[in-house]
Amino acid sequence: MTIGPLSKQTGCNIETIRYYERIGIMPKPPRTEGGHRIYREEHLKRLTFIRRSRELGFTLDQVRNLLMLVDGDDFTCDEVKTMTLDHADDVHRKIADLKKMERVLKDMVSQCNRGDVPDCPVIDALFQTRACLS
Amino acid sequence: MTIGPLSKQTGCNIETIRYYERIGIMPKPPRTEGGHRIYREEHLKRLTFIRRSRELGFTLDQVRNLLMLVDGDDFTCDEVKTMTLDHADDVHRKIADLKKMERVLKDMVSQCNRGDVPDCPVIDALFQTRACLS
DNA sequence: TATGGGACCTGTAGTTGGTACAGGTTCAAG
DNA sequence: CTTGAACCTGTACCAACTACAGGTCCCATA
Repeated sequence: MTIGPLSKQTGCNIETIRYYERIGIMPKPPRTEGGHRIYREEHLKRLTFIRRSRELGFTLDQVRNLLMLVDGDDFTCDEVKTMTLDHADDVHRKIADLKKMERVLKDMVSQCNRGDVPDCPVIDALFQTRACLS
Repeated sequence: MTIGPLSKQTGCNIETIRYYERIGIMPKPPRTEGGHRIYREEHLKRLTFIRRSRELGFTLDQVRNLLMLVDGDDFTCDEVKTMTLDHADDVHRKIADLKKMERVLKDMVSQCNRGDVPDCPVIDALFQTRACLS
């Protein structure tokens, strides 16, 4: 399988696959005489793993760690569980932050019922020093 | 006021203030003979506006637009309201995505009650092609 | 008035996670 | 044997900053 089909099967951009190789989270695959990359099932699996982890919001650094655990196959289920829980916490905090943001934005807008007067409560709110978030 | 005090009063990094000047969303301030930047109340206000908008998740491009509306002071309340509502929608979508993420992560972890066996349901889940998000 | 050191200056490079070319080569179908 | 799609490398770019290095300025204190 060349890079094109791999790209199609994983939904991962060709440039991105080459980027993953460059930064070392995908292995350098064998090549044809002419220099084209040839991938096999194992590459497909690994790239799927990476994409899936990224979809779930793991950073490439976290993915790297997960892959090290997998590669070493001396990982403990516990290590992986811990990483995942930590990450779940991050996501949870992010949700909370965004909810605050949303509330503030909606509040600002709800102050606004005038049509086209150049005296806008949203703008006023943005000029407030008081941090509503945090 | 020099850049240090401005930084302290806004909570905005000195390097960031200079960056904002470079990209043109903060105006070039007057200087002392020796070349130190001197800021006044108006700069403090503007920077506060920028930081507050950024805190609320507006991109610098959106901030630029908001500032254009403010500067021109021919903006209509409606334009600002629209921008803010659009942005609130973005935030809303982001929250939904993160919630899905969180659910998948928690589900993965809940499969995991073994101690240190190198056969981990989380890893298995990450190897699944099936996209649970999307 | 000299001086020490903290605050400031410019310019460049690095970060994350990719994307977007340009300009050239290879592969495979017809 | 030709043609054009797919591939190659290398570099530059995106947001939104941050982090130096290496030099200058300012002002409080002795």
